[in-house]
Amino acid sequence: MSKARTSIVDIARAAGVSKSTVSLVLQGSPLVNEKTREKVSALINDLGYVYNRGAANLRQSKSKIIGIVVNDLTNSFFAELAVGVDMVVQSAGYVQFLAHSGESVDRQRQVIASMRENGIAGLILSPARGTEASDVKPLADSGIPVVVVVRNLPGAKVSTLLSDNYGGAKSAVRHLINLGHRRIAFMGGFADTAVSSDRVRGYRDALMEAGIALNQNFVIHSAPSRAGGATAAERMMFFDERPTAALCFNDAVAFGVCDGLRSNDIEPGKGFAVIGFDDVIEAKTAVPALTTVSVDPQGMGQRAAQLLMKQINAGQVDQETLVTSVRLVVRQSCGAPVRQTEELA
Amino acid sequence: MSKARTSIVDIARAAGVSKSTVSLVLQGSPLVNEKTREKVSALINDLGYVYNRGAANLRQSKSKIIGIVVNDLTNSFFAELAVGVDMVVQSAGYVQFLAHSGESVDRQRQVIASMRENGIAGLILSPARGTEASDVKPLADSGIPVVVVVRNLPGAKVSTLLSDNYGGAKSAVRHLINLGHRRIAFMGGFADTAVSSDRVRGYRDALMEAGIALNQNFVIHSAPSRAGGATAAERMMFFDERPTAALCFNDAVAFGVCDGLRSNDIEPGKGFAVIGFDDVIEAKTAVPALTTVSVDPQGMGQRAAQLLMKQINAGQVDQETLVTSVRLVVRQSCGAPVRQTEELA
DNA sequence: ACAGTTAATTGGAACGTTCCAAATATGTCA
DNA sequence: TGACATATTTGGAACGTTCCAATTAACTGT
Repeated sequence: MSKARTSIVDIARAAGVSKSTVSLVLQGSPLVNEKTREKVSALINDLGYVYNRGAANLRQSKSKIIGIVVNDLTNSFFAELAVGVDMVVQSAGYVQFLAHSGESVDRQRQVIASMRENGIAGLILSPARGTEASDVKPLADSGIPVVVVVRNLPGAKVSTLLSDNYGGAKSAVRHLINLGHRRIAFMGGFADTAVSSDRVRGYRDALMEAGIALNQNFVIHSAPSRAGGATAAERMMFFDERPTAALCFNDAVAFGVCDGLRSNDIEPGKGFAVIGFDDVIEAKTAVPALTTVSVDPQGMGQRAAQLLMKQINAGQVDQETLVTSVRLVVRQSCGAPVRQTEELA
Repeated sequence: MSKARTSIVDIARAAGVSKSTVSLVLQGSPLVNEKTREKVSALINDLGYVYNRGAANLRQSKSKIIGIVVNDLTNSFFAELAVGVDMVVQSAGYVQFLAHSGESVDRQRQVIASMRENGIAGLILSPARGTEASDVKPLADSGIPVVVVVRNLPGAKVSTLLSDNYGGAKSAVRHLINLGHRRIAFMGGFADTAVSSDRVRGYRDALMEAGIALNQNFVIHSAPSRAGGATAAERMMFFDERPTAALCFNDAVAFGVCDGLRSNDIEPGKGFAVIGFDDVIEAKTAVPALTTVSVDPQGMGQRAAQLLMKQINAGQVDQETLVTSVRLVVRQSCGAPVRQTEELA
């Protein structure tokens, strides 16, 4: 019942055919006679045979595993991204091999190495902070397609899928300006990431466009988490001239900012307008519902996976950079009167 | 640079030794001479050799992969569980192969099959609703250890790690009773899961213990999500005699209930006491901070992984059932005056 | 210099597949 | 019936490792 794995030749022996025939059956080849197929299939079931994909890969050296490593599984943005990837990967007959680096480059190196050893056909990577182009170079060099998502990796010869951070931030700030706000803050996120600097740039340009002078203090960095948002909001309370609205680095920060406002008896959406970034699932159901720049992580995962699949099938690693468009979803937290949606290029 | 994978024999040829020696080097055997080791190691780097674990497994038929499949990655409880598992799995030199079933038994069957084909050394499973014992039987039969977590799987010959749902619910309700509440509801969750029925049982017994008659209407089932919580709260609003407090199926539901209360101008923690279950990260930072039964998903993941590792190393599949203890974390949402913690067995 | 150890190294035979060329069976036509 | 085409089936040689038994090299002490 346990012990020795039953193999293709065990089946062959039992069915009185050759192992080649069994192999043919396994692959659903049309070459094999209907009767033999039935007999073999029955035996496969009865003997509890399980296909050894490792052995198969050994011979044909192309596996059906795609790897995905994310920097923070705990953040539901990435969890959803992974789910999106999983959808297309599964339906293409591949299986997903998900790992998380916990924002550590070392760990990331480890898991990538391990994935390589296990023969992945391609990799989707949301890099940990501080990842170097050299971390993915060996992959790309040995012809394994890599798609980098969410954060970019300058210098790496790989495809990249980013969201339109600049445009999204810009349109969010424009919206706030249209609503009459003049003192607008940017809250949360670390200054040293490309994602953050792109969003801040969009924020600045929107202000400039409207002829509003930039107040340097209004860019308040913090950890990109709910807790970070709360502390950022607390810090803002000490300003002589407080902002009346904020664009937040992401939704987690935005929720934290709401928490911080409430602790100071300010109701988000009434006394202060809050806009997030990402549109995680909770954004819709929170109270007040969060106005946010929708990135659709699941869709992004799907696109990334499609891009990867294309390259795997084409058998070549391209270096293509896609920017996915992004749209502002207006809900209650910005105090806008009506529910509307603004499309972006 | 790409094309043919360089193998152990390529290295051997280049170094002027036999493939056996290279293999020895790879395994860090003390049998090999220091000078040869160096030469070989250098070549391994230079030629960009990557170890083929598939081939190795083929020979020694014990892999270093452990599989984990969760029913909903999007729920941060499970994401954290996975992170916990990952921690111990990594440090044991194994790698994790995470998949999510999206609460579909079919998908779950697929991914489990796929993992089997890829030769996992063990499996951690948080089963999708409706999973049968027969779904894991073949695994267990072929000697692959399986640890079922979170939900139990009656009849399956596998180890199980559950949290003390009964005790946790009981102590939460006791707390509400001590606070003076008499009309207490149980909100959220589907009636047909063991987890739900255990919690409801704890809720009932606590009421009974206090001599409070059970009002059947006060058990309001709904989807175990934020949205589900909101609708449950809305439904409650139509009661003639409304509850003054609720134990919720999980934290997501609890947040939803808070949303629903607010839409009806009731402030959670003031006009109505809310207790959740799970203690997800957001529970601490939410406003009001959520009183909840802390399950520590990450710790649970770690314990599950340890249990699995033990079985893998022992080379036998036990059938052990562990119940992890659980503690009530009192925060603001139940309206308790002081911040305190109650330990449970 | 020789036997006796100990230290390093090494061929092959597995492991469970796939793939190819070749063999065999089956059918068709005149 | 013989010759050909077509439908099935089949041995073996890979694939990249590990493991074992066996070989060779390098030291001992006398």
